[in-house]
Amino acid sequence: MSQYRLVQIDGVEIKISNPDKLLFPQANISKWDYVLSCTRLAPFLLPYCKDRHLTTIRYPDGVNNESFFQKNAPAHRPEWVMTKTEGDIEYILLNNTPTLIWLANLACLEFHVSFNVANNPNRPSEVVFDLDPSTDDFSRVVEVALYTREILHQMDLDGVVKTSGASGLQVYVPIEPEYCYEDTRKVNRFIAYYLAEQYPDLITIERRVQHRGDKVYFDYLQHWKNKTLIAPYSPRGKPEATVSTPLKWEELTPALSPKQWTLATVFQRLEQLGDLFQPVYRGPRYVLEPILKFIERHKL
DNA sequence: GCCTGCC
DNA sequence: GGCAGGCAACGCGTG
DNA sequence: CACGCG
Ligand SMILES: [Mn+2]
Ligand SMILES: [Mn+2]
Repeated sequence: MSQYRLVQIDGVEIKISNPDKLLFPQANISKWDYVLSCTRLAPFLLPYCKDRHLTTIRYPDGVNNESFFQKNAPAHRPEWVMTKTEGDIEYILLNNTPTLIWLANLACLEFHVSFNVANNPNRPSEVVFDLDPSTDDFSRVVEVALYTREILHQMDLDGVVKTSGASGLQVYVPIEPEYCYEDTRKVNRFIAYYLAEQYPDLITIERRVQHRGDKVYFDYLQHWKNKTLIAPYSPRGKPEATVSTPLKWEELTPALSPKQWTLATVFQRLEQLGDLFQPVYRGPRYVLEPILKFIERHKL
């Protein structure tokens, strides 16, 4: 006696199996709750994901049970799911709400996307700084994000900061999508080395986890072709149902908690503040020639 | 979660 | 009819 | 070249 509900969205019908199954037992969120949450998240989550390669993480039996990554679009999928083949992978494009709801029914709880859009390979649309704490002291990564913004300001750049929904923060600097990853790597590496040198007790660029101590890892290696990062407004497969949430810079205080924004709390925030990621779509897109020339001149 | 192949 | 298996697996930086 | 990492 398989139980299901049908949902109509944007002119298509999607079957939701086992709507009462608890995907987030600790947060008391059922699959049906999750589907409803995804429809509300869609206006915020979809814009960044549009036309980017998707890697999703599925938890068919909820966050406390086994999960697996999925990149390839399953063979038996609705005809309205858009895909893009690169190499031997046919990527799903998370381009519309029905696709999101279809994925929600498959228990996709995390949506990770590429740094470049599919039809502009090798040309990232932002420089992204991935800040990974080594401890649960969130105030340290908050501090690093603020220092990162300081140096961005010194170069007449600015960015948007978001929680990862796990333990870290990420800073997005929109750029003209005409620079290769080798060039954005130079910028990311330069800032990483500079900040690690300036704040040696706080920041490390050490690749070996064992050698990082309690320092924040400035992960300048994450921003690269075929790598992904959790999308803004993506939920996470965590017991608390955290959401990767864009923030106002003024919110970066030592009191900020990484678990503050969840499927239970984020919607009130979105109604009050709207989409804080908007500057990445509508704001200035920076050019990198000045900083690239500076790095070149100083042989860094 | 769902499909496929195999017993 | 029922069960097991697949669903990403590699590129890259550093020692 | 062999790893550790994400
Ligand atoms: Mn991270
Ligand atoms: Mn990282």
